[in-house]
Amino acid sequence: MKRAQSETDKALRESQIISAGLDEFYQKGFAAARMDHIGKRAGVSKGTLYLYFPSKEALFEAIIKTVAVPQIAEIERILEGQSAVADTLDVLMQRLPLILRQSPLPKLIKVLIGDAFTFPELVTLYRESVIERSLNAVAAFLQRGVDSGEIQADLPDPAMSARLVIAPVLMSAIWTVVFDPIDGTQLDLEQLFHVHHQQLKRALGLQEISHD
Amino acid sequence: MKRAQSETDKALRESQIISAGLDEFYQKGFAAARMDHIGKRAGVSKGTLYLYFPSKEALFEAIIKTVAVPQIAEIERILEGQSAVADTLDVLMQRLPLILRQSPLPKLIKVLIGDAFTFPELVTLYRESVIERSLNAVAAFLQRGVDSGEIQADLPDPAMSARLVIAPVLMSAIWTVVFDPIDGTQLDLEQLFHVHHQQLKRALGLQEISHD
Amino acid sequence: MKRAQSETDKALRESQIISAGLDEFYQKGFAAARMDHIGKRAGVSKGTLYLYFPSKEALFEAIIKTVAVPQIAEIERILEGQSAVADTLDVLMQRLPLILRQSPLPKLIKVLIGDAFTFPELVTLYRESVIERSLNAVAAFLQRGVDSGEIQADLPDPAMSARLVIAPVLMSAIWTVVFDPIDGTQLDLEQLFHVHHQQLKRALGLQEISHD
Amino acid sequence: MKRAQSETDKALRESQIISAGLDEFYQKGFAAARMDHIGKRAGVSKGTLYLYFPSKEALFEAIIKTVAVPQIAEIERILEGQSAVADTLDVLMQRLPLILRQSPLPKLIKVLIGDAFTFPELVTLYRESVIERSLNAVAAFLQRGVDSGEIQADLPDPAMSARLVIAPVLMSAIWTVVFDPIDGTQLDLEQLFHVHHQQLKRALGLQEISHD
DNA sequence: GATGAATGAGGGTTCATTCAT
DNA sequence: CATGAATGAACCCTCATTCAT
Repeated sequence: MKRAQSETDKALRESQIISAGLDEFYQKGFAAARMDHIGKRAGVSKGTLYLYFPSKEALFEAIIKTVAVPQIAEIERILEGQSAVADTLDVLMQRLPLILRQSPLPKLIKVLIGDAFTFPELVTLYRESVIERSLNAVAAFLQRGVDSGEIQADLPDPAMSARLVIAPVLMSAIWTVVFDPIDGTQLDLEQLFHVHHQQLKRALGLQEISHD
Repeated sequence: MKRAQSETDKALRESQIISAGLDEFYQKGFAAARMDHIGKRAGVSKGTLYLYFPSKEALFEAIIKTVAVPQIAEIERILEGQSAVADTLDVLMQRLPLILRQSPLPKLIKVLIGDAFTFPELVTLYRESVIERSLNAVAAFLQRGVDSGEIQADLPDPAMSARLVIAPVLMSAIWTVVFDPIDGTQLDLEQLFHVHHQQLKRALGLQEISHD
Repeated sequence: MKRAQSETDKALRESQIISAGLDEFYQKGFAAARMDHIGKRAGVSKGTLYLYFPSKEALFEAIIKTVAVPQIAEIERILEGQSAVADTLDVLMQRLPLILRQSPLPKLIKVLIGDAFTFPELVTLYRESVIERSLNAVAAFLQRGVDSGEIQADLPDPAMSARLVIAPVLMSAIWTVVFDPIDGTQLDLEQLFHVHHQQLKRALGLQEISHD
Repeated sequence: MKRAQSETDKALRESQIISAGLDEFYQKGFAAARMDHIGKRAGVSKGTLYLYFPSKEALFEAIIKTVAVPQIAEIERILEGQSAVADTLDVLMQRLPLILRQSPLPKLIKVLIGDAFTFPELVTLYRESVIERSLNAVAAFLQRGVDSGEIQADLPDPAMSARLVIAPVLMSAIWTVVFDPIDGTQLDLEQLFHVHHQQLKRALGLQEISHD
């Protein structure tokens, strides 16, 4: 492999390793993942990995931290906009299939579930920085709809309702990274979130407000 | 350990080993699980495990098969009853928290997700014998409601709607076996399914039919 | 290898490993010594070593501690007897060649010198429990000769004189475990200690006391 | 690091590396010594070492050969002078503490003992070019004293007597490079060789000849 | 000439599996 | 039947050596 001399080169190499590591951990789990396989996936030798990360564990942690934290921003941005609630929900439900397919988060979820008890502090980190933030953003969004009158249904517990909004996302994530690859199927995410959207609108009693 | 002479003794011993194995695999994942730990949990020696299962892999498979298949019966029974759809949904939503807490299925899900690619045929088995059966049962139940007029909403895709009914179950399962044990929290399942129930009724346009 | 079931069997196996380990560490030094070689020397597999010692380092420490401490007793016994000083010196000088040839201490000294800075606390232990004890015993013996008048030379510093009595022992030890094995020579220990004896008697002004 | 262009620059760089190597080998032994540490001690990079020495082993050999051979000259010079034997012994015993402290030989001895069997030919070289030469010089010196009548004691085996003269030197060497650095003590070499001197004079029956 | 990133053989340690007791 | 001592394949990690820059 060419040598990474500059800082940019090194950062690139590091991100290649992280990406290769995520794939290997996703396929095998932490314990069964092999450092030389990660090297092969990243196009470097086993020894090179140790120039970038001091141990398998450190690489694992770096992966979780690198991948998890930045990914949630888009969803927050959508939800925290000030458009009409119905429009925001439109956008969210339309974007989720793509986000689920393109983001590394579903793979990360699979990895974290599998090795949860080996890295509990990473689970906590993930919960706080990804899940709770998402749930809070959804709950706040729902509250905004209630306050503005756009949501007419009685929502006694917006935090729980937020969980119910999110539940199909978790299910889809697991489905796409666990069941689909194994059985060669492909869950129709567009259809799923279309139906979810319809049912949500009824469940929330969502009033479409005319845009003019 | 005393010797298991009779067939019943042996069956008992076997189920102890399976239970111990599930706990160990749940805590560690397949690769990091240790046979001597499983032995210790089951109160037998490492060697004894091999009198009952020819290998770690065989034990793992036996666990999945033993635990997965029988567990789904109750839900099917509830859904396939002929009571009013609203009543059946009442029962289901009321029973789910208990089922989630008492059944070994949530642990099993965690294990299967973690080691999915090591045992793809088990994932397929689980999908077919647990998940698809549940989804089919729910879809059939929803269809019954549509057919009887109890469900008034337009349900263009009952299979997808079934997924949305089930999604909070998967989420709860993962929550209770992954996040709660690690963070010492406890998701309020009763409240979650209460809200889910409320929102479902609105989403489905469920008509309560008087029982007389 | 046959299995060591009883405690005696295990103690025997352990001492075989210690002996094999001493040989390997003596030949290679700590860092270059290989666990599988130690196993081969002891007639067991590499894995078996770890049933008896948790690590290479622990084995090394066990060897030093097991071998070093008990070995010094005979010399102390000779020196602390109450025979005439001249007679005691006779016995000591006569016995030293045999002790040097039969005891594992010379090998141990070689090992400790080579890996001194890797295991400084073992060097301290060895110094205190072997070397200082020997020096003290010799110094006390010399003082006894001075007090009784058998030693007529002026001994201003018995501790230093003790070092000079011992110096040929250290030299011989190193010679027999380093130079002789490599060059196929054999230092004539009897002759060396005979000459040492003669010179010591003159240096100390030793008076032979008639035994009757 | 600046480039070494001239031959003198290169010789200087080489001797820095040798000095750094001796320190590292002395601290760690051959196997545990690390090339990058040697580089750091010498103020050059790992790669530069290979511009001067083709391998770790070659560096080790160069160190032994460079350091060992020239160091013995002073002792030979003292012993081969034609002064009175007593005076020569005075000078020798007075100089030895300083020589032991300043020369790199004690460190070298420690290194050679530790890795003796990895480099047997170096041990042989060292024995022949340092130890035997010293012993021969001392033996010849003693013979001169016997022949001139200055040594009045019966010395049946001057070669063995030479070993006894040298033994405290070896002991001191090991003491100063092994025990003293570890335990923070400092052997009083002046006192040791003062006592050695006194005892030797008695043991040899040395006649002081007036200088006039 | 000098550097240090990259390589990969080597060795300590673990643990599933075997089998003598 | 049950045990746990013994085995050795497998894998993480180190570091001497190479060579692109």
